[in-house]
Amino acid sequence: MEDRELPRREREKLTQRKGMLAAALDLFSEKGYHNVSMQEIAEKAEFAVGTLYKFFRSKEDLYKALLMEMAETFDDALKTAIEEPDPEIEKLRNYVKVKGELFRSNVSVIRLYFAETEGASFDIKAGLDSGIREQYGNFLKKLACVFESGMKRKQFRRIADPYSLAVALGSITSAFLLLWLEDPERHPYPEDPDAILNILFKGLVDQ
Amino acid sequence: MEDRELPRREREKLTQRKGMLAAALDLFSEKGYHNVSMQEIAEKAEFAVGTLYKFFRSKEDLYKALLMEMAETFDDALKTAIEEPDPEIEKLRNYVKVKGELFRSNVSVIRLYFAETEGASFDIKAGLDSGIREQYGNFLKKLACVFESGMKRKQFRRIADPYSLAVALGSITSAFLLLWLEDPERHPYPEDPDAILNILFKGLVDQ
Amino acid sequence: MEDRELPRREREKLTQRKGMLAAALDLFSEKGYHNVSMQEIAEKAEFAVGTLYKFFRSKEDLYKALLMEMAETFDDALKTAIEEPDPEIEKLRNYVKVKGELFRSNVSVIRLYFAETEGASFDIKAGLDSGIREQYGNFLKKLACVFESGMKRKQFRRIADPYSLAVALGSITSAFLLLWLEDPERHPYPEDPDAILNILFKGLVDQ
Amino acid sequence: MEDRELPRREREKLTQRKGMLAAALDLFSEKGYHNVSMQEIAEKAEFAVGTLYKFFRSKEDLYKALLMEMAETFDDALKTAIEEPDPEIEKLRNYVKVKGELFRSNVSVIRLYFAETEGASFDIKAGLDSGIREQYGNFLKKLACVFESGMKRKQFRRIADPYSLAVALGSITSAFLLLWLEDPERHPYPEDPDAILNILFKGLVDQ
DNA sequence: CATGAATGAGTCTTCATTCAT
DNA sequence: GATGAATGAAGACTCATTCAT
Repeated sequence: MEDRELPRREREKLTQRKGMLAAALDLFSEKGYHNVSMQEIAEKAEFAVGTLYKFFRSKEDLYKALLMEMAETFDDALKTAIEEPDPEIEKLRNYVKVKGELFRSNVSVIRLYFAETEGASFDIKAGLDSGIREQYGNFLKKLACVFESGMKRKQFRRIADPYSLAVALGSITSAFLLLWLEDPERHPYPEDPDAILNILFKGLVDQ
Repeated sequence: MEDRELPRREREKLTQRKGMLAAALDLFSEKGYHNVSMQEIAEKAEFAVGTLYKFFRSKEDLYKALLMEMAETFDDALKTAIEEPDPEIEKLRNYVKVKGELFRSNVSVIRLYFAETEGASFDIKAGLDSGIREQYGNFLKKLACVFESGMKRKQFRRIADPYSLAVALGSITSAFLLLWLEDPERHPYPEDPDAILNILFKGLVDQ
Repeated sequence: MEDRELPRREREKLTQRKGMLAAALDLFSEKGYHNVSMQEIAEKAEFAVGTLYKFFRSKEDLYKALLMEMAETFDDALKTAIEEPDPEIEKLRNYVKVKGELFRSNVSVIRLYFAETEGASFDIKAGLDSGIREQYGNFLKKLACVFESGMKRKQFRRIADPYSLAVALGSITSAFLLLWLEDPERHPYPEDPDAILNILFKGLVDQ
Repeated sequence: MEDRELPRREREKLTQRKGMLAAALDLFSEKGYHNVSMQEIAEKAEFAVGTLYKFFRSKEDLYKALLMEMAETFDDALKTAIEEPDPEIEKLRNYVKVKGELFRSNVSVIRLYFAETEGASFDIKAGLDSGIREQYGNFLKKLACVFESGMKRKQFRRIADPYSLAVALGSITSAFLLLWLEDPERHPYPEDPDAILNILFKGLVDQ
């Protein structure tokens, strides 16, 4: 992205770093932080261990960098998704769609991201991921604003407070995607966002 | 529970086993699987390491047993919750309430349970927890039945397929409880189940 | 020495510990702290590495223990040497003799002891050996007292202050022993203490 | 000194080499051989690691070169000290004085020098320093000659064999300087050489 | 020729597991 | 049957050395 105008050496460095992070991601998401050795990562990335340590001070450091990088990507994509299309209802549809695409094209990343945002990664000393938690919290606030403005503009009924709705939408989409992850055949993620959104849109009980 | 009619020796064994699992739970949930040693567990449980190995073939075995035990407890409680009170709507209310109580009184267990059901526990080689996933899948089916029967009995409108609703309810409650876990002050889990259920009950958009 | 009345297990432990220290001493004094691996020490002592770590928290810890043990032995022997026989002149003779014997029967220890008292072992963070330095300082004071009392009792002329004489005697004996260590054939340590003591006893220059 | 008539390139090389040795000396004497990396030395000397390896085949090589250089300097100074002023007694006084100055102005070098001459440097495989030992041995012989000639010229009484006296003088001066090094306040090195020499000059015991 | 990025062997240390008492 | 001392494989990390640029 921003590698355009950098000196050659710098660009190479970035490429190497990416290769390392990619290798680490594959291994971590498959086997878990503690079941992957630096040796292994180095081999997969086709570098020597020493080189890994030139880029990351420690295994934990590498892990954190990986998480941060991913969080950034996801956060960016999802934030953009709820900023662009105009009527609030479209923003939500876009969110559901983009999140689905994000999962589909980053399958290997998901488990890690999840372990940090929804589930509980207690392997790394708690607090390391506070940045990610915070980031997710901020995103939820943004999502809540969409509900809020939709309510103000009389697009939505005020069936619950906006933040709760944001939490709900976030968790429902994640739940469906997790199901899909487990068994894509039996639990396909709906093409039509409304298949999910209707759960919120239409009230269950007659009014 | 089922220790009643067993010979004394057997009953003692069960008590010891429980002590070990309790010690392990405390440590695992606090520090994570890989940051706890068998030595530590043995000490906390006031047994010798060797004795631990008389009860559990390996550390992983102990971990799995712990998870199973917990899953059992949770599963039992939640299944009971949606079986007892009669109108479907009451079952759901009961589910939300019982799940909340379960969390409140088992805070230390939660992270572990979560890591296995909703989040991604990639610490133990994937597949070990397939039992738990299956169990949770079964529970979701039971929960879906509640929605289904409610629809059949015209208590609920058919705004989505019952299984999806089960997934949604499960994930929303978990999301709120996770929030509560993180910061009980800022994110209290509602006393009134309807505060959560309304998200499903009332449709967002006017009809 | 003090292992007499201890429970069998304790006595065994002490024996093991001694074996480890002996192995470590041999290796350290031959190859130096940094050129010896814990693996090596374990092998020489015929234990597993893990067992080594049951006795010593770290490599540094093992090294310090070794040094302390040796210092104690040396210090005890030398202190005793200058306490016992009565006329001061005899104390000095005894010191020279005992120090010689100490060296002869602890050849492998000497280099380490020296590295800490006279030479400079700056591999381990300075300060670790402050205990040893202090101990040697105390010994010098005791030795100075011998000179002092000899002077008071008119056995010695006051050719220099007692502490300086203690320093001188200490360094001269060490120098001769070091020479002997290097090449026992060419530089034998004199049987007769006076061969060394005369350097101090008789003034070089006519008075 | 001898760089005068060399081609420019050669002179430059010598300067660079000196810079490297100086950097290495600072680091080695502060932190010890094994706690200093080639990287560090290169940085301090403001060269690339590769360049270091153009000058010294290995880290050990660099260390040995450093030691040799230092030994040379010391040896030269001390040899000169006992050659110049005429009466033997003056030579000895000069030796004590020059050695003191040498220490004062080379504090950082001393530990290294000591570790090799009097103490025991067992960091580098024994034998590497045989050159230095030999050099020191030669110096002792020269110093012994001073005593010998002094005796022949009836300046000194023959209270011990000259070589022993040389050893004694060498070790005593070193011992005092080591004391001074440890705590300059409490153990000042005497301005007047005779304060030390008297220990040898005047016999302790009446004759 | 100088550079310094890359290498990977080697180190300390931990901890699951076994087995003699 | 319980114990816990002993084991040693495995992992994170360092650093001397090389070599392509």
